[in-house]
Amino acid sequence: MNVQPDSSRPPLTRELVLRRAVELADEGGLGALTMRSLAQGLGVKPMSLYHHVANKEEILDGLVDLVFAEVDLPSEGPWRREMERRAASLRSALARHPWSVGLLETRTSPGAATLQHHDAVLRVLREAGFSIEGAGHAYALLDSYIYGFALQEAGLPIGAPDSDPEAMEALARSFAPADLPYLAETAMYRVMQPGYAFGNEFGFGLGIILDGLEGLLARERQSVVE
Amino acid sequence: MNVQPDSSRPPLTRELVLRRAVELADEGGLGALTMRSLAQGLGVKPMSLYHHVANKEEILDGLVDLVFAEVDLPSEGPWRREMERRAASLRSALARHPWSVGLLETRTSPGAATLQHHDAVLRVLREAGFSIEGAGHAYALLDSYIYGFALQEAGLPIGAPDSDPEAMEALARSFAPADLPYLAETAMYRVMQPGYAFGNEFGFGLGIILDGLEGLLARERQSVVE
DNA sequence: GCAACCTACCTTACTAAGTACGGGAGCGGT
DNA sequence: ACCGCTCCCGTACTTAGTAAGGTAGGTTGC
Repeated sequence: MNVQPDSSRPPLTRELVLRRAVELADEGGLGALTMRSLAQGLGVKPMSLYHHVANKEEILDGLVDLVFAEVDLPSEGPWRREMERRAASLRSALARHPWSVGLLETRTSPGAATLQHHDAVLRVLREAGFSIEGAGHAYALLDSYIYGFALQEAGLPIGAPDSDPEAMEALARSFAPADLPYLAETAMYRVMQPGYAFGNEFGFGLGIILDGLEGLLARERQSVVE
Repeated sequence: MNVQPDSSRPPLTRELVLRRAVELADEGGLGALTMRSLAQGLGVKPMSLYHHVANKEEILDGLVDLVFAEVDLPSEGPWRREMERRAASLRSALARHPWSVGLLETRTSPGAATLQHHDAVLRVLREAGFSIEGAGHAYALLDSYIYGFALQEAGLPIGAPDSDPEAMEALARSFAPADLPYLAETAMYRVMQPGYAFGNEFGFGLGIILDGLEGLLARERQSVVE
């Protein structure tokens, strides 16, 4: 049989497969990523994929790692600034690939980029003076916030800014403002604000968290001195 | 045909269907929840379910709402204590039903219990003196943290406490401690701690966040006075 | 008292997806 | 010439969601 059905397609690699998988998921969500659609996107028949990946699970693991590979690693410099940079970069990667947030829940085997990312973050924290335990606390807090924020962003109606009409309408149907006055109040407030976008909330929470971590660091230094 | 094939099973209801669906998902994850397995669990044939729910999507929406229905609503009392109670309750509900965290990403149509929950939380914050905007900030921050924490917990190896041997081993294979010294350091530290469990990190982060929100509240009160 | 209808359930069957199994074509090395 | 390897394909099985169209027993209107 013909090995290269179209005009000399470059041979498949695991890399190529994963990259195309990311594109498909970006375009249509995880639901649009099937072995068949993926094969077609690569100009190949479904079963050919299995020579480059063991199964779909492995593809999903690979996708998560590709997302982490897109995130800027923190480097030298003041820890707070580096953590801000990393947080922004991670959040934007998760927002670019909203499907990845849900994947984090099920994927338990981190890839190389993921591990390296963790190491780089811990490094910055440790070199800033956090204890092992303090760095662990800080990291858990930061990542919880970033993941959770991305999860909420991903759960919003589609589209770039806030509030798409269809979801708004569906919500309004199930929603008697008199029974839910506080929710109605906030909804109203946000609709009124021309520039409101949930994404703008990110910086606020991050600031509070970093302030808190500065306090932790100061306390840890204190107790070393004593 | 026989309407009640076994010994007088009570007739199905939407409620019954959803409840059994939660049980199935708890036992085997979302993957174990299929229309067929659900039907079998109810002593019924698959297509019978469609007389009580429109499709599987609607079941998934219903599941999320059932989880929210399990969460304690905050009530009267000091806002900080109420927020602590709610956070703990929400986290434990999400931990009891780990599949629900991933669902949050895709479900965009909240149910009645979910809406009521949001309203109750906003109520506490508003009555504590937060501005509409401040309450929005506070809520986004708290929920991001709780969801993100739950997401990380759900992504851990299975089992109750930390570290299951299989995943540990798989990790160790892909893991050259010399290349990832800081990660190795933390991993080592945690393995050494007899009682370490990631879940214990929750209170730390929550404390920092609530401290920060107290600061915000104080500042908002300040600016009202001026 | 009976036809029309409704409710709760079932049978069958179609479609889409993951993937096991077993080729087969080209190529390098002996 | 033969072996074995890499990359790819065809066929087919299995599991899922669900469309289409029953059927039995109760309820309702006349």
